[in-house]
Amino acid sequence: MHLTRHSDYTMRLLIYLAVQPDATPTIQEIADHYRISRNHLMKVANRAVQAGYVEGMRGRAGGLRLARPLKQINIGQVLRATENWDLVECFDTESNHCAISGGCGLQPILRRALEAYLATLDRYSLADVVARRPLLIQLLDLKTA
Amino acid sequence: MHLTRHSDYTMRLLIYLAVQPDATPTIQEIADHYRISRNHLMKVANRAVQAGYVEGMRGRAGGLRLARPLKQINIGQVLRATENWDLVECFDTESNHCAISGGCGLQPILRRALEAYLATLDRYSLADVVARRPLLIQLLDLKTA
DNA sequence: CCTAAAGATGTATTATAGATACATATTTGT
DNA sequence: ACAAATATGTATCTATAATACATCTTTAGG
Repeated sequence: MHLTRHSDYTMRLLIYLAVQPDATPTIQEIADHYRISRNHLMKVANRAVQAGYVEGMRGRAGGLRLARPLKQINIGQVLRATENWDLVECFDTESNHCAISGGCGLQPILRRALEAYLATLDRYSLADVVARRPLLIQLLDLKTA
Repeated sequence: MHLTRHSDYTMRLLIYLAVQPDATPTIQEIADHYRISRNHLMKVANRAVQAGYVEGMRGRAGGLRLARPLKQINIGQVLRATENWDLVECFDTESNHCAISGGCGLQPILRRALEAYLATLDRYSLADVVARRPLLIQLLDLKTA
């Protein structure tokens, strides 16, 4: 059980933008700092823009910045949007061939556990994630303006 | 984010044994009823035996049966043993190359969420999973002795 | 005590999903 | 109009889960 790198990169993107709220870095710059694929990060960024967390500015001096205050970006909401939460095959109603799915008592239990998981994430915002901002700036090798 | 089929099969095995406590079915028989691979189920069964949930009886009239009462088989404990719980790459201390893992505020949040997830599973036993025993027997096409 | 039935173990192959790379189109500001 | 940046689509690579196969071990019954 693990989160996809898609979710991972989404969080890294948000963290990068959060620690320097006045900058408008490009996707290229962010990918360089994390040493990850620009193309992959691009797709992640697009979804973040469409989801309304990030604002993308095109053209010459374009770049990205957060579309809302840190405290209004909820971790639970973000990960809900980037992950597939079909914990087991039988959660996916289309491709379910388990013989006992009709009477299986495991499904509601897993659902409740997942709710508890997401409810925990819901209690945190991006502000909590970047609480150690000075250290993050240092680790990312950013110049403070 | 999803559980491996390994966990899925482990639960199916336990359910099969739970609904007919007086029978000692073989791995072959169980695999047939679920229409899943005998070899795969075999490994799952071995782990379940080693973990002390299932008792395996060898020889001519061998088979499997639960090693403990239903209520003493905890779902959280079972899944803890069958799953890899490294939610993200940076949880795995050996292969962690994320630049900001030292100051990242996401890690403790994910850990807390995972704890909430497992704590929920800990509240249920195999007895809860097979609460609808008559229906399960019917779905599995089992003859009641 | 020998053998057949069943479990146990290890290795190899296949399938799938995720990650990455590459190519190209589109938008936008100067 | 052009350059800088975003956006999209396709193809390839790779890691891991799933499966298959082969072989060894244990055990009950004759």
